[in-house]
Amino acid sequence: MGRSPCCEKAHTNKGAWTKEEDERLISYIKVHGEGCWRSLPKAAGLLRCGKSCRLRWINYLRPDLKRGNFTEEEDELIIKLHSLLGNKWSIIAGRLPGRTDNEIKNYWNTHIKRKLLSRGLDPQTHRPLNRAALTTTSYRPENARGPDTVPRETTDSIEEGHSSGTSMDEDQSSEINLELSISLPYASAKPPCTSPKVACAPSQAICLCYDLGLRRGEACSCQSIKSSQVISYFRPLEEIKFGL
DNA sequence: AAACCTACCAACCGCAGCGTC
DNA sequence: TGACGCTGCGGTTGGTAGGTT
Repeated sequence: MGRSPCCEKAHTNKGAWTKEEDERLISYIKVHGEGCWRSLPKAAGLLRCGKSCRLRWINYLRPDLKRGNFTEEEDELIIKLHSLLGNKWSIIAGRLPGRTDNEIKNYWNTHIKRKLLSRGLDPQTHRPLNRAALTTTSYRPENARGPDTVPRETTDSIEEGHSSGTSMDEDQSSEINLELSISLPYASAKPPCTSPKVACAPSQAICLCYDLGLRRGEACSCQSIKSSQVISYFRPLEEIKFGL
């Protein structure tokens, strides 16, 4: 069947953004806010596709971006979150204010992978290298797409990979704080968002279950923390999966 | 100084999820 | 209910800065 292209490629620029393009995009978003990426380029007078504008804004132009080197604390947090979530860069980025998924992904591939290898840990499984080699066929910490992964809707889901207790080291799972919560990456600066995704609304609590496989409408019993804009996820994943 | 290599990161691409009609 | 459009995500690529020979 095929999808229509996201934009008219014949009349769009590609490659590095110029200063002028950046300024146009910034000034447009300052006035009109984020969203409607499809129509934004035309409205802003940019010869770019909406996707490109969105990426540029999110990864580079957003005013709340931290930039600069990652701290040791950020490193460790990324490692722990990756051990739990796999290549869910957007969720991981949600726990690191001022950092983008792209930035974290790049940082992972260029620094943290090596860091884990130097510790004798497999960057994918977070297990000791020799043990990881023995069990790579059965253990999949990240359920991300890829040639060696499975579709999201299969039973080989994140629950089995991260919290069943049958495939993860007991010592590792006990060491990791499963009281996951997601903070809003830029709640203060962002105008009210009309997206239906719960994670988008600054005034609403966020349930991590959403991105762990449960979709809207599926009941979860995560509890909100008063005076906070997060819901801590603390139920064993099996309970959620099987509605226990 | 030049050639080559490596690491980094911005940007692109394709696909999936979700909402709307 | 399914087609379609939009958005977001994750994998990958390509340009380039910095280091090494």
